Amino acid sequence: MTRKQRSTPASLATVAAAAGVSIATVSRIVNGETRRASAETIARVRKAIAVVGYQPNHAGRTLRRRESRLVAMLAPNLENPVMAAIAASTEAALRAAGYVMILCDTHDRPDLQDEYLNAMRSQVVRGYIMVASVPSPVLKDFVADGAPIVFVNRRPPSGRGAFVGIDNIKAGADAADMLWSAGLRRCGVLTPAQGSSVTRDRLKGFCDRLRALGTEDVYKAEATGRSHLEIGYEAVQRLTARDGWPEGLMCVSDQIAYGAYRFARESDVVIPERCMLVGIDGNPLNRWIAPWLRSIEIMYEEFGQPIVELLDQVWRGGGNAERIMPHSVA
Amino acid sequence: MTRKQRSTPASLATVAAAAGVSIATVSRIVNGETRRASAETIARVRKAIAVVGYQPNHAGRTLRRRESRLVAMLAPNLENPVMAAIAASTEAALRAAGYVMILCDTHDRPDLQDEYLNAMRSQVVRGYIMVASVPSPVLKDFVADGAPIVFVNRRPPSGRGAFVGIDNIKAGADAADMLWSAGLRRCGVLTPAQGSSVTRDRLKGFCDRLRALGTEDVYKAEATGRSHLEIGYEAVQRLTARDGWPEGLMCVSDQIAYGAYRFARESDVVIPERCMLVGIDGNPLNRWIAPWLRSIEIMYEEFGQPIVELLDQVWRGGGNAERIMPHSVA
DNA sequence: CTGAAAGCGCTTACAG
DNA sequence: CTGAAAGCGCTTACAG
Repeated sequence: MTRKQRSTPASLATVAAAAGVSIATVSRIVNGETRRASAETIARVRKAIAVVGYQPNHAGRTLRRRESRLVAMLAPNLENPVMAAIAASTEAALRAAGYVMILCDTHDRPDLQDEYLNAMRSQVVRGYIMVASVPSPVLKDFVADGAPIVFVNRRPPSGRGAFVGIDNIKAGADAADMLWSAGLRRCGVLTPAQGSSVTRDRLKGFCDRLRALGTEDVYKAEATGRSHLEIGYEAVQRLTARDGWPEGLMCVSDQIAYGAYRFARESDVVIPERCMLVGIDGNPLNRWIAPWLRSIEIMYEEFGQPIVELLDQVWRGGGNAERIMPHSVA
Repeated sequence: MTRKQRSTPASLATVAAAAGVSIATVSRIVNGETRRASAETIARVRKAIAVVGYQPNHAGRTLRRRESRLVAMLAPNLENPVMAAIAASTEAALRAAGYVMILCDTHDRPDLQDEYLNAMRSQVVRGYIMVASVPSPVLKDFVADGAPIVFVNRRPPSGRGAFVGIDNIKAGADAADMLWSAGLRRCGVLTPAQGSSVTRDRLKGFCDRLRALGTEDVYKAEATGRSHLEIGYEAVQRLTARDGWPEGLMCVSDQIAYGAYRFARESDVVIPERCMLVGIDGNPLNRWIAPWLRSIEIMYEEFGQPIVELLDQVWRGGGNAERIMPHSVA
């Protein structure tokens, strides 16, 4: 079991020499082509593989097969717990299917997203997972060229393409129901100013439902900021300065709710007694340190499996399927 | 600007044909070997590159150069905010240096860690970043073979190797000072049962300092659990059942503090009035939703830079440097 | 200043 | 049942 990684890793040639066969034979056995090969040869090759510590070199394999086992995930802001949960579950699912994940943090910037897309193409990645992508020129080209992409959370800019996400309109409506069924009538909603389709749908679902239930006015405020935390803080400040504190407040993400909570605390407004906060995401941390927050729970830990399934489907040529994941009221 | 990604990406040969030169010439220009080449040729090749939309194929380059631009990060539990922060900053630093990060979630398991190490070697990665690694057979082999590794947070099992982390003994001592200077004398500490060297150092620093200050007894409790959250919850339960609530409690991670907080809340014990909690990590979320927690703050967002610097140093042959990162009292 | 040629490690028809 | 040979895309001494 001698291995000399630093000097030169064992190649097919090394194994072939050790076993006294051709590299073609070793290659076949490494790849499970065992049906036509004598048991004796197979045993000898297997032994040689163990002795020299052979591991296939993926650069050679990729070059020859013209396809790698690499899959790129492009996501904005890895520090957001939502992204971390999606990344973790996808990584596990990819690994189980024999793939390796490259993680790229786009910071929600089209230019960085494009830089990464080009870099990933250079790496000959086999597929792309775009989490909350932004529209960008290279992405558009990739889609047009039929590159294997699965979109997560935000739908493809083009409208067509594989997609995994939740029913955001329904999530918004469910949040409205939570507030309404708690007897609260003066309600508001906090959103980012540069709202994506996700934000828009949640907002629409929320407002439509509240109106259907008989509310005349839904108080709205939005803000820009480096993070949803800051957006929540600023938006609630703006809203309360204008309309006073409502009885209930829907935040289109848990992070926005955290921001609103901080402002409430600094204003000596007691949450949830004075104002009930409802978020969307269902961060697992909530039950530990944010018991005051009710939230629409999304099982991001379970996104990995369907993402990989759709990717597989895309590879097979069926490019437009989608998986609408369930959400629940926590 | 025609591109036909799906059919066949442009290769050096494509460009060479378009420019009417040899692939060797194109290769040189792509790699910035411009000193010996006529301006006219360079311009023609550059134009051809743009026209056919050429991007170098890294499989070919890796095979030939026998080294890739891929760097593997192996970390336990990507959902832990500490890991997310380290991963995010490292990814950015690697990207800036022209590398691509592969992220592997080892779940703190030696067998998975080994599986990943082997898989990464197959990918011909250029370096390994082991965040909170566990001892394992393959890791041992890698170290023995002189593989380019940077260890983060937990020191290399062998003792030798590049390392980025904080002074955990001092962090523990600083936590002791926080409690002591707040006038608290009955103090305890919560740790995971299967403590790593990180835990041991923080514990030691804490206890030694408290004793030096004149405390007779430091109350200790540990617990096993799937996460630090659960460990905190169970450990504080155990400690208080045995010794009652202390005035101050050091938790060797913020997550453990969160767990302790939940138990306190369920027991109607008011934090921090009845018992002051001090954590270690300084999760940015604290100031938003856990203002009751004081913490030793570690700038994980700044680990990326020194990690990449050390990796570079390792590549150059200097394998034993270390960077002790600062921490502060928040 | 530029090109022909070898070779990195692998796979796969093809021939035997 | 097994091997010789071509070729994936790239780099780099070497020759001119």
